[in-house]
Amino acid sequence: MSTKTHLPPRDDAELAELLRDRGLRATSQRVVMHRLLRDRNRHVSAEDLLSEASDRLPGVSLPTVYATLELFEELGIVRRVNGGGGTLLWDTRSDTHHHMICRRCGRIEDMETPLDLERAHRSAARSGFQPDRAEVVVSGLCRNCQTASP
Amino acid sequence: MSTKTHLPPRDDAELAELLRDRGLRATSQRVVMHRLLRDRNRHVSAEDLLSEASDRLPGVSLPTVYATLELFEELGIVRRVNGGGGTLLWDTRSDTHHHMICRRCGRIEDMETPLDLERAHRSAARSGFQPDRAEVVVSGLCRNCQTASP
DNA sequence: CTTTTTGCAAATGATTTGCATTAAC
DNA sequence: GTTAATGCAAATCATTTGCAAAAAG
Repeated sequence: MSTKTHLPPRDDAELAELLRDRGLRATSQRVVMHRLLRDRNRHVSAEDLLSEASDRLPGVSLPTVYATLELFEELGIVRRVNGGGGTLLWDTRSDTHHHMICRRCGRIEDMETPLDLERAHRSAARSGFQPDRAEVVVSGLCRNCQTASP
Repeated sequence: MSTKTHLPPRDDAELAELLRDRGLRATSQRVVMHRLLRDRNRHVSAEDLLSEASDRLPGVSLPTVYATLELFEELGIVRRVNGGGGTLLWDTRSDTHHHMICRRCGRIEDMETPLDLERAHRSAARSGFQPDRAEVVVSGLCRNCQTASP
């Protein structure tokens, strides 16, 4: 019985099932990284995830981390996020939410407030684009950087 | 007499003035790139700008293009934009507007519809962030990529 | 057993840096 | 003449690729 939901897997078993449905394997690397990402509701870089995963998987490699994150993106487990200056980050939240980016230190924070972006969706559709999701990015200065020199 | 406006310079003379106000020099590279960016209301990569500038400035170098774009950002002439997969693009529009990014080909298009993001601003401010601007990014498939395989 | 996935090492691509030379002023 | 800005070559950083060896099913 294969759950045809598009929700992210909740545990190892659901992950394994999701993978097998696609003819993919539930390797220890994938299971461990999945656990780490589930536990940690934040933005992660590939390097971050590597160092965390290294504790439990001595010898994991960066290429594997990249491949896994890309796979997890397809599975709806993580989402690619543009960190400030062209850096690549991964967001473990799959629900729509918004971001605040500090123009000084590059820090990214989540914004919880729900916003009505119906109009943005409709406008995109009207111009021939097929909208998938719409998110707001607020740029400015985070609390820390407000006190420091501009 | 130094115009203390924060609006982008309209011509060579205003650019030169703005630069001199800061003790910087109006080099031919800066003037030419400024003209190119003014004429071209679009998103440009450093490479793009290099090849365009090369016509009029044989021998311009990529490091100079990068340095100039960064300087122009500080002067409010261009704005850093995250191109899809961690690429760095520059937007010559200084007015607030929104973007549609194709998740397949990475193409970025402008969205002209004005949107009310007052709520996003207030929400950011409430959490201690000092908001500067808020923009919407709509992800999905551009017209071209809708016909191709997902 | 068969095929996927991994780790390693090396390749790539974009952006940055150091430094002697050139051009603004 | 001074000092800022440039071009060049080389360095750096994040991400990707090729391929033989290891692991999953």
